[in-house]
Amino acid sequence: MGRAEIGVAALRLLNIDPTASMAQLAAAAGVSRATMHRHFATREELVKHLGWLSLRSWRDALDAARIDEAVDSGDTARAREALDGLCRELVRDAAEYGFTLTEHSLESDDDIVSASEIQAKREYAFYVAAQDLGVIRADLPVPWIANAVFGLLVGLRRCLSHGDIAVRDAERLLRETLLGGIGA
Amino acid sequence: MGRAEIGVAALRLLNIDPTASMAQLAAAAGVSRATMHRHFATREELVKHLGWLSLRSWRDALDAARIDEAVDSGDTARAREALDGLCRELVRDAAEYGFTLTEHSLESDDDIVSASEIQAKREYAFYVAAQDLGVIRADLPVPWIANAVFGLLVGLRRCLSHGDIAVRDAERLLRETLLGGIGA
DNA sequence: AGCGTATGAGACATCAATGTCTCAAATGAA
DNA sequence: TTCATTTGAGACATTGATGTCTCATACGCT
Repeated sequence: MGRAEIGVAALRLLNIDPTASMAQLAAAAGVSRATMHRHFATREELVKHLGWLSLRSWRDALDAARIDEAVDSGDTARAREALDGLCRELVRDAAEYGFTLTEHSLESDDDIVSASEIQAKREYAFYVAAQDLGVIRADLPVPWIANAVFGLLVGLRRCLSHGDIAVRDAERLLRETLLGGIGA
Repeated sequence: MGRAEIGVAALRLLNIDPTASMAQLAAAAGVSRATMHRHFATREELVKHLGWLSLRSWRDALDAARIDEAVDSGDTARAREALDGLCRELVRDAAEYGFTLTEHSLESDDDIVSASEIQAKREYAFYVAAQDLGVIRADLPVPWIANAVFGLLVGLRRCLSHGDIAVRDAERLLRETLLGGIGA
């Protein structure tokens, strides 16, 4: 049981119960409180660590979707593909790091916040390009687009945890709703 | 300073800082801790009270949008109007009771949860009717529709609190994105 | 003024979680 | 086996918020 595995185990429980105590998280990881504190001196440190993992996973999603290449190429079809890929990757990301989406303490951490703002700008750049290429509406503020995606991920996560939809449908629902809305 | 006003003042601060302590909430209400506790014996009671207010406000939104009449009428135009009205009312609701959207403790309160499930069914019924009337896509699971709306409200709230969009644009952004998506 | 109620200030006890520490046992490599 | 490292169990102190209580004061009403 290394630091990494303990972190993952804690993450799993936090996804279910975001208020779990260190004792509960230690138990979930199959480790004593003492060992837990040896790896993560404070709960804050643990949550922050997971926040960084989440940021990295988000970055990986942007990478996997090849949004930068899509921006550079200036090709509509590639932008469309990238947007599809982004939906796929973000669904995976949200499923894995769901609790970070609504964890208030992360939003009051300057390091995390500034890092996530930097990354958001990268995503913004993609949306701007997608607007220019006619893939997404140009009359919507880019921050709203990003937050709409974010919000839909939150909704998706709720559906999944309530058993309202199947995991395999998640990506399609996000993609179709995001792109085309729910209007008939 | 009655119970109601203190509750509203507390709500305002909680919308900004969901982790505010009773002392901070009392200060925000311009009242001593003692008085605070006279009106709300525990923090849990306060939060629960706000949860009920939020439920009531949500119900008012459903009322104001006349979704039941739209269901009964079986009229497409009315359903469309109701959906528009729902967007308008929910934006107002989310702005006022925003913090309840992501407050974890409310989700583990059986009374609140069961009451909100009942109300959700009412909203579901409207979405089903709207699907039948061809106002919204019939191939999307209704719970997903409801959670997509919910999620977009969360995103909207973030935009507003970050100053990314203007309040007056909120309703339009929600309505257009919800109905037509972000696709060009 | 006189009375009843509500309030503020602050002391106080409680509580749950947190973080620290120690020691004995387990583990694992040489 | 031997030695070094890691772990678990549990005691312990700390902390921050919570909730209770008292009493003097302020306010509103008659």
